Parts: sequence; C-alpha cells; structure tokens
Amino acid sequence: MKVRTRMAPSPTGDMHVGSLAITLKNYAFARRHHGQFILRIEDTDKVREVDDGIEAIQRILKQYSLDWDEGPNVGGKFGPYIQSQRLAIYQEKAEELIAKGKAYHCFCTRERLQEVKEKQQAEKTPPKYDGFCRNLSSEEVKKKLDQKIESVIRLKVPENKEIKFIDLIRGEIVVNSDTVNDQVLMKSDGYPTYHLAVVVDDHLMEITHIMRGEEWISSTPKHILLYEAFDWELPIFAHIPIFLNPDGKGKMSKRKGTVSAQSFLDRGYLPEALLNFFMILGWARPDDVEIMSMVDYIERFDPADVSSKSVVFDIKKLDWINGIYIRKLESSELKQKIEKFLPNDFPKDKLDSILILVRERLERLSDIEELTSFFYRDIQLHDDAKKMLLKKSNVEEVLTQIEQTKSQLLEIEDWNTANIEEAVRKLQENKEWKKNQFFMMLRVAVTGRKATPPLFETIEIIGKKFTLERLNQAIKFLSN
RNA sequence: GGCCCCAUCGUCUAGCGGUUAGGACACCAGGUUCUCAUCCUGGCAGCCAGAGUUCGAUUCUCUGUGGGGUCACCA
Repeated sequence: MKVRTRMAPSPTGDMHVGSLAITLKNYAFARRHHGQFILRIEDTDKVREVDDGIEAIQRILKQYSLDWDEGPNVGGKFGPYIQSQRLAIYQEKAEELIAKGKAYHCFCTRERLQEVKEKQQAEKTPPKYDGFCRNLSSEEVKKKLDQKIESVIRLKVPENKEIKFIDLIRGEIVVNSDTVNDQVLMKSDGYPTYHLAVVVDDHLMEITHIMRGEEWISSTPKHILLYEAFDWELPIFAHIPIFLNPDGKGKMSKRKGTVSAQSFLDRGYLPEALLNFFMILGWARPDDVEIMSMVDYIERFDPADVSSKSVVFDIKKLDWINGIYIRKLESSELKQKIEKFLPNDFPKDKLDSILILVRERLERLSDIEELTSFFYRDIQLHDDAKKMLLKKSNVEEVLTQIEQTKSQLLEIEDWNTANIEEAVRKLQENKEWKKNQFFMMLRVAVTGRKATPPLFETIEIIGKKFTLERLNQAIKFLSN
C-alpha cells in the first residue's frame, strides 16, 4: 500500500499536545508502510501568524523525534512546503473553479455580511452566506473587478445534494449540502483559506491518508465538494478524536491547564513517555501491552483501530508512564536529562549519590527539587514537625533519644552509611526503643519530613556536620 | 439553536449475538521495609435509558437522554 501522510500545522502559536498526538499517528502510519511523512506549513493566516512560528514547529517536532521526509528545510519533489510560497498555485486553481462554474467572486462588504448574520441570528435561522453574489453576470463581475472592488472567491455549494464520505474510524458520513456554507476559498488579501489550500496541496502532494482532528469533520463536506469540482480522487479520511480536559468537560484548552507540547517538556516529562501515552490513548494493542517503544508502535498502528470517542487527558496515567520511563533510564542519561531541572543551589558534587536515592521516586524530572531540597537547604521545624517528632512518645524520651544519637554519631570517624547504620541500630537495640517511633523521630529531626529516602543513606549525604546541627536544632525546638 | 460525531468500571481500553464482561491507571487492603517510593498479592468498581429484531442482546435497529465538535475573508 502506498502511504503518504502529512501534518499541516499553522504557525500561530505553541503547538498543542493534541496536534502532537496526531502528528505521532501520521508519522507512525507512514513509517509502518514505508511511505512518506510530510510536514507542510499552513501559513495562510497572516493576521494570527507569530514570529518564529515556522521554526518553532520544526523545533518541537524534533524534540519529540518526529522527523519528516518532505517539508521545510528538507525539500522534496512536491515543494515548496510552505503555503505562502504557493500562492500562485491556489490562485490558478481558484480561477479554474470559477471557469468551471464551481466558484464565484463575491464583492459583499464585511459590513453587509455582518448584517446578514445578525438578521439570521435574530430569526434563529442557521447563519449562512445568503448567496447575494452567487449569480452575478460575468459582465458585472468583470466591471467590479476592473473597478478594483475588494472581493473574495466563494465555493458554489450545490443545492440539496447529499454529500457522502467515508471516515476510516466512523464509517460513512452523510451531510446535506444545504447545511454547508458557500465557503470563502480565496481571501481578499490574495491568500487562500485553509479549505482551498488543504485540498489543493493534499492532492498535489499525493497525500493518501488524511489523519486530522475530529473538529474537521464538519468541514470535510466542503473539501469533498472541492475534490469533486476538480475531479480529483479522494484521499482516505480518518478523523482522530480530540482530547477532553482532565475534568471531562470540553476540548482540552489553555483555560484548564497548560496544553502546549513544549510545556510538557518544561514540566519534566520525557518525550518518549508523552508519546507512549498518546499511543495508548484511544488505541490498544491486542495483547494489552501499554508500555512500548516507537518501533513496537510502528509495527502495529492502524488508524482504523483508533477509538471513535473523545478521550479524557488523564494526567495520572501520564505520570505513571513517565515514572516508568525515568526508572528505565541509565544513570548517565538521567543525570544529563535532569540537569536543567536542578535548582541553582543544588550541590552538583552530590548529584550522583542523591540520584541513586531518589530515581525511583521521580514521576517527573521536575520533582527533583521538591524531593531533595532537605539535602542541601536549611530545614524549618513547625507545629506539624512537633507532632511527628513526638508521635508515640513524649518530650523527655525524644530528647534523650536525640542526645544519645548525637553522641553516637559524633564518634563516627568514617562517615558512611554502614557505620551510621551500625551506630544507630545498636543504640536503638540496646535501649530497646521502639523501632518505628525512633527511626521516624530521627527522620523528621534530620530532614523535617516524614517521607524520605532510606534514613542512613540520607544521613550520610547530608553529612556529619549538618546532621549534628539538625539534631541540635530539634533539641532546641522541642525544649521551647 | 441547526448540522455532524460519540456512549463498557472515576479514567483509558478489550469485546465484534451466548463471556463468571478481560486488562491498565487511579483508589483501597495486605506483603517486603526505618518512612516514602519501587516491587509482589488481593480488592472495590462498568455495559446511559426505553422500545424493537432474535431462542438469546453489552454487541444489531430506532427513539430518548447525556457528552463532544462545528457553524469566520482562523486553522
């Protein structure tokens, strides 16, 4: 099977994770069938375009290792791959449609359009272009064109016609053409709209499978009409369900959290982990295995197997996957990847030994600060700490315990885990203190927390000087 | 509101007329353990509703309900 897929983002801002997830599917399917994955930049909206947008798209895709076979900076025989460099093509195709009677010039002002819309809203009829310019004579059109009256080109949607297409995921979808608007194809600034450009380019670039977000279903009839008007063969459509907000309400949006593909990297998610999460969101392997490599995925992914329902973006599951990927990293890889999440005051010389202790506790790389700050920052003991220190005991006993631990630790010459453990355990055994109470008390005194990595290793890293200081701090705290 | 799409545990998903409705995350309990985490064991929890088709519907059809998308010279 010949397969050519594409991703066609517009440079209007940070790439949304939903786009990234769809990119993954296009990428994997093309790879699976030894086809091509094309990156095409749809920069036809000059108003919303942002500086650096085109570069940013390429940068983020590279960070997620989704490379393209044809596209900007790579080339290919169907270029250029940036739509603003293809304006002549769209112009020509639009003219062709007019010549065929499938499209027409429209000279309506925005004001008139606005009035029509308001009137329709007031009458509660569906807002639609009223066809005012649909049947202008060629003389009238020519005259207005000569007068340089601003105009657009609209699609001449046939009346009361069934428009049918097959969606790979949902099956046949039928829409009556009366519900389709006479869509603008060419804007007055000479740029095509998405609808014209996408159809022209997908055809010219010989795209075989269009995998795009579900939000495009309702405009697909317009595209079908265009393919028919041009007498072009239809590609295969697969509309991928969209992501819902974690609360299940509405399309995943900025309002309810950070949604850019970049932001997940910034928050300490590994690219492979996010991608793996996308793989199993709305799609499952027959053997139910959920953690898989890109190679595994490419071997199996078929858009026809994608679930047809919108899916909730479950951060908890992502966290779980991310934790697995972090634990799978080699120490050297983890060290290198976590570098940029280390706070400035992090003692780099202790990084190796600290990482050994916390690596299986990391869900995101960015957890490192929260998980390890007590190793190198002063700790504060508050009311909560008091409760924890005195749990299952009383002030006198705890003070005694701390004092005696202090003197034991003081005697240690060679400050290492084994010696610390021996000293502390012996003390506990000789005095017959309750294990749980004593160790928890010590943990809180030394770290200020009740959940930490193993105590003796932790004490070793904190160091003799600071450990003793903290014990003194605890004594003072309890004596007040 | 019109049009379109969708509907299995809280979440993701398997199922494709006859199953004790399976798995994963989350949650809970137990084990390991100095706490947490990891790891292991177990548990809780689901077919939106109503008709119809059928010997038999989670599965097919219709209606309802609910959710979502879309109605721009934005993509």
